[in-house]
This record gives sequence, C-alpha cells and structure tokens, in this order.
Amino acid sequence: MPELPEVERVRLSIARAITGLRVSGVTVHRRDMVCTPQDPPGGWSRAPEALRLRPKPRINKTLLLQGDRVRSLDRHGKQLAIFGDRAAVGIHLGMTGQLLYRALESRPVNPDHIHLTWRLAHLDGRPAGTLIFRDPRRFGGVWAHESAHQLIAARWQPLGPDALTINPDSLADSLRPASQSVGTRSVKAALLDQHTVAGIGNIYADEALFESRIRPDRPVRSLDQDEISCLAQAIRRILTEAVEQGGSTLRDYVDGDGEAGSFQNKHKVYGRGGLMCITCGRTLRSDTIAQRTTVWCDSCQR
DNA sequence: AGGATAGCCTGCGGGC
DNA sequence: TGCCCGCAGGCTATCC
Repeated sequence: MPELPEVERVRLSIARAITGLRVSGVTVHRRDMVCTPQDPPGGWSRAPEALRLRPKPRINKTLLLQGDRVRSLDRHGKQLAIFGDRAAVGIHLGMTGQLLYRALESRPVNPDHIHLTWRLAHLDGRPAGTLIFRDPRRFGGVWAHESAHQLIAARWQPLGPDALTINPDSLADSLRPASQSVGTRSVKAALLDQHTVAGIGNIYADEALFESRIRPDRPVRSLDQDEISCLAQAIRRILTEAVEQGGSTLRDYVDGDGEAGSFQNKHKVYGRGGLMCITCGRTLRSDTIAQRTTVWCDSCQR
C-alpha cells in the first residue's frame, strides 16, 4: 500500500487539481466502502456478518462534500482528508487504493473496483473533471464527516505524530514506555504501529532501520538516546527523499495523475533478502518480524 | 494492558 | 495454457 511518501504525492497531485472547485455530484458505487458516523466504526467490511448483510442506511451526500467548494487536502500519516466548506471526507488507501483525478475528456480510469466518484465543476458551473476512488483489494475506505473538526477528532487524534515531522525528542516521547510492560516489543513493530508514529509501513520501516544501523528485532526499551536520535533522523531523511522521488511503485501505486514513483530503485534492504548488502557485501537476512517480512543486514545493523 | 494473532480481499508470479 | 499456491505496501477486533 501507499505509505506516507506515496500518500503525500497523491495529496499534492489531487490538491493541485481540485482545490477551489465545487463538488457538483457524488456517486457511491459500493456503499460498504463508505463510512459515516452512524456506521460501524471499523467500517462495514469488519462489521459482524449479520450487520453487513442488512441493507445499509442511505448516505446523506452533503457529508460526501456534495455542494461544497474544496478548501484543502490534508494528510496525517497515511490518512488523507478533503476539507470542504462544511463537510470533510477522510480517505484511506489501504494496500491497493487509488485516488485519481481526470479532467474532462482525458483518458479513462480502469473501471474495475471503482467505489466512489465525485464530479467537480468550476465556480461558474462549467464541469471540470472527475475524482475517483478505486481499491481492488478493498482494504481502504472513505469516511464521511460533518466537519473538519469531527474528522480530526475521530480519525487523526488517535494517531501518533506524523512521521515527516518526527525529531529525536518526539520519537523518544512516542516510544517511551508508559509502564513496565511497555517497550518489550520490537522497534520494527513500534514503527509500524500508527498510534506510535503515523505514516511508516513495511518498506520505510526496513529502510530507516538499515540507515540507522539498528536491528529490527531490538526491543524498544533497549534503544539508547543516540540510537533513537539516529533513527528519527533516518526516518525524516528517507521519507523526504522518497517524496521527492515520487514514492515507491512496486506494483500498481500511482499518484493522482497516474504517475508512478521511482524510489523503489533506491531501496537498500526492502525486497532484497538474500542479495548483497550495499554497504558490506554480505548476504541480507530476511525473516518475519512483527508478522511482516523484514530484511536487514546482520553485520551492519546492531 | 500491551502485544501477538487471524482475517479481511484481489491479483500476480512461480512452479508444476 | 491453466491451475494451485504463496505472497503482497495495512488495519481491526480478538484473544492471551
């Protein structure tokens, strides 16, 4: 899935296209991909089956920005939000989600797995284009809120600090044990936990740990202040460079204009298990840590 | 209460 | 060519 750099590229490309336009219409193609405050909090796909099979309440399209002018697109971690005059829509891309903008009469989007379509118009009423949310694997979703305030309270407040803003102090704060039993989990698990730091996924966790020469299986509480500082700087450096490179395209990630990224060519460990370490030439290890395939160098990382 | 697990989905590549 | 298997960028409820 898109991690922070990819979501940021989507944000930038879509913001450029739709800020200031008016939402003239909304079509929901799959009701269970949209969540309102009245719906089950985890989304319909995770609701109990009895609830899932029942007919769903109709969505008030005002909550999906109908009639609103687009004020801004914002991001916290991997979460995206479109803020209108009144309503606010949260978008999560999951693993295979895409948010695509097509100006009128530009090449069409693959029609499979399109769940939501917004029609956009200029302020004088002339049609401008279409914003499309599609997600083949349906791990993502759209959350409709009455206001920016409500969206932020419900969806962003529980998250840790955005990984692009992390610094040695804030990372130490996020990782600091709140009780005796905290800190036993691996640093890799902590980085993947969006409630600890928001925006890092499997790719950038492995890359940041390699860059800071820390083994992914180290318990959080074994890290000293210098290591945490180093890790914080590595996270910022890697994410910033990845944004500049358009993100990592492994299979199907593209930004809002359909452009792929190139940071996958700069990966030093992710996807390179069994290959040579770029620094020392030894074979990179690959194993499951925190339930995810994890690649690291036994000799460079301590 | 923190931390590890299963499960949600589709699609792709590799092996036979 | 086609089938089956394993695997994939995330997150949540659930259990221990």
